[in-house]
Amino acid sequence: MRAKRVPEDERREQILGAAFRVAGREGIGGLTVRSVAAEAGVSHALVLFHFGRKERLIHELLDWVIARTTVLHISEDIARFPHALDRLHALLQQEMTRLSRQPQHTRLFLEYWALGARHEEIRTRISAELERYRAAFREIMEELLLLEPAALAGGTADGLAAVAVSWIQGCAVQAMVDPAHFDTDEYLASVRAMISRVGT
Amino acid sequence: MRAKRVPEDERREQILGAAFRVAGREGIGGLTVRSVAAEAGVSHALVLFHFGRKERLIHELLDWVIARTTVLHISEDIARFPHALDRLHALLQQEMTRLSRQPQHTRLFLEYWALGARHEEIRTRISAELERYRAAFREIMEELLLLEPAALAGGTADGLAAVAVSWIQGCAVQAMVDPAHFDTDEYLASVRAMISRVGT
DNA sequence: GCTCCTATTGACCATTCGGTTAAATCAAGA
DNA sequence: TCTTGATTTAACCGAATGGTCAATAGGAGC
Repeated sequence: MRAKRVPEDERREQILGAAFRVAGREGIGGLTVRSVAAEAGVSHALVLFHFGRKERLIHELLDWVIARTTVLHISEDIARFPHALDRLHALLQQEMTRLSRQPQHTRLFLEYWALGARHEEIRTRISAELERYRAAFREIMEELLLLEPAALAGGTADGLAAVAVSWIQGCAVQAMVDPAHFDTDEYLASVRAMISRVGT
Repeated sequence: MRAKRVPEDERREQILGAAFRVAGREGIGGLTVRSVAAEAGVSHALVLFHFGRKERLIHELLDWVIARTTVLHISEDIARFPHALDRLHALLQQEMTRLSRQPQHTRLFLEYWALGARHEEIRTRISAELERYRAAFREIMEELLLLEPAALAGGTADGLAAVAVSWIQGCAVQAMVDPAHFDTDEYLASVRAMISRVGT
């Protein structure tokens, strides 16, 4: 059976969606041009026609995942809190629940992270996304440092932002490996306990 | 040329060492029975003779890496500190510098971590190692909670231990992706700033 | 020196993969 | 309706992979 003729954008979207499902199921390492084509219901030659090489498909899949992940959007509900500490609390909770609800995104991202060690293009994308992530926290941390310089003596906005990112990453990664024995609420409570005395 | 006859233990060790170098260079995904054999200077049939299947080689490599990584050894220098907070400080610093000095171990471990999402045997090993890691911190955190229950109100030993693991993992992982723009000392200073007022 | 056991190897096999190409098909415009 | 150009496919190719197997070599015990 022959696939209907379809506009280029639509077909690329269809193939990338199929690639996402295959990568979630088999991992990036187990992703093949043929499996993606089968998942999309087209011939494997068509995938190569639209993406040229498998490598480019994998790169575009990373962009696709990043674009589709509403990552770190500071909602109005959060922005409304006048105190930076409250915004930090809310942001941490939001991100942790988001990551725990999208385990497939997290796993896929972790795989790209590992791949980045050997592929510069992927590392660049990951690095940019990481920086975007840190920037959102840095803003809050700067305000926190301004409000209570004594409470965080020795810390810097960059360093504190990186620590906040570690909290979220660590939660997602530890929850991924043994979701049964990892209590996200308990984790979040402990994070809050550590920063609760700031600004009080 | 034919490889000399060698005791089984020695040969397995030689092959696992070669597998470690190949995995560090090409990644676990790029590890093939033939490349490991070439690195070890033996025929690829011999690798399969000693390990049966590629999958078993990869599993044994994980054990090998875990065994060879002197992970989280609380030295006497650290144990000598009477105050739990000082031990925590010292342990964090030790682990961060260790991980930053062994980036290949970290990268390989991260790859296994991602693999664990789809392979239960690997996930089990990783989970056990993670638990071992948490346990060392839990001990300190319990003491800290006992000393200053008000300072960490809301936190639990398990949760705080998981947070400490996140600090270390987050540092290693963020440093891996852009070692140039990540300042480990600044990060450690910020972590210390957050817990500095505990017990004072 | 001879035998026996096993570590070791080269040759081989079926499968899968990424990629190429020529042919077929379809839709739109003249 | 006919032409044209892009899309889609089947068939094919060479390379690499995991795994098997019969043959071989080499050392330990006799």
